Amino acid sequence: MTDPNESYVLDEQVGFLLRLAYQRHMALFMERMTGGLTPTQFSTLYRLREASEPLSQNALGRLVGMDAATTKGVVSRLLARDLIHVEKDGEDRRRYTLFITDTGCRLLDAVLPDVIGSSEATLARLTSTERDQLLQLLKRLI
Amino acid sequence: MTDPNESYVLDEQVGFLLRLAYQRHMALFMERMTGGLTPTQFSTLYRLREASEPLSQNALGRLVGMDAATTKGVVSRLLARDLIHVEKDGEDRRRYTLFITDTGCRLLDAVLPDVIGSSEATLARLTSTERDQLLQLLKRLI
DNA sequence: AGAAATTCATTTGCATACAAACGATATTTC
DNA sequence: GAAATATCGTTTGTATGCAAATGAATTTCT
Repeated sequence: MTDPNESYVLDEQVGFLLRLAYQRHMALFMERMTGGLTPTQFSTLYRLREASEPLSQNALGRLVGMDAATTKGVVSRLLARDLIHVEKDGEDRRRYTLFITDTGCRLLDAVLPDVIGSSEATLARLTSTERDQLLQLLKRLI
Repeated sequence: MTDPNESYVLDEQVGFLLRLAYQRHMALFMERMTGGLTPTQFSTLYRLREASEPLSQNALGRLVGMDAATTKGVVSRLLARDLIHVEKDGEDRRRYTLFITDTGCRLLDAVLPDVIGSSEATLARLTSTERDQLLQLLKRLI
């Protein structure tokens, strides 16, 4: 017999736990970040640098898992700090092509230790095996 | 020798994966939710009902992992829909005590299947053992 | 070629989420 | 009992994040 009062336990729900886990990671990230980048801004800038081909704004957003509206705001803030610049696409007149600037590259290099530290801090309570397990499970989830 | 170009792989970072996993869960949640509640609103209302003692606004927020500013907005929206109501605390004149209404209770019961379905959908790709593993790992992370 | 559908970037509106500051009230400390 | 400290709820500002709509441009279909 299952106790009906305990059939749904909030603290056992994936969604609830995912929200709290990401929340904690964000706090650890922002604690360590010396370059004034949010997790999303960092991911976006990093993805732009590692891209093998030129990217439009929306294409970059998709690679980071953002919709167009969100991407617009993130790109605007990166532009305002001169971490990226845009060029008009000659072929498609709707499209901007995004490039990382030297400033952006140097900032990425400078904050990489912060970011790596925040990942380690987030996983600090897990053993090496458990960390791998968690990452694999999360990848399967997405 | 580690390839310096691959020393930091975005798609292997906890934070990045947590963000995408929660994003996917939210989408599945909102797809199924028939009662117009967000994940945060549902958690807040559910926590209020399961609470063993009267809760102030900030106390409820803490139980759901929200700061005071965020809690304010969530509580306002629940109040506007008459899902909760407030009473002034006699002892502490700064404090409101929150209570779930009958409407709120009925809504919780009505949407519980939606919410359970969204958790199952999120975990659908994992075996039963893997689901337990993931939940345990996430709890250790928080 | 022309119509239909898609994509690009943008805008608006709403809902978390945190930081920082605020006045009002309680509590603690001395 | 007065001062310092903490807590309660609130407000403002900033940053994701999604839905839905828009106009401009491109692609697809027939």
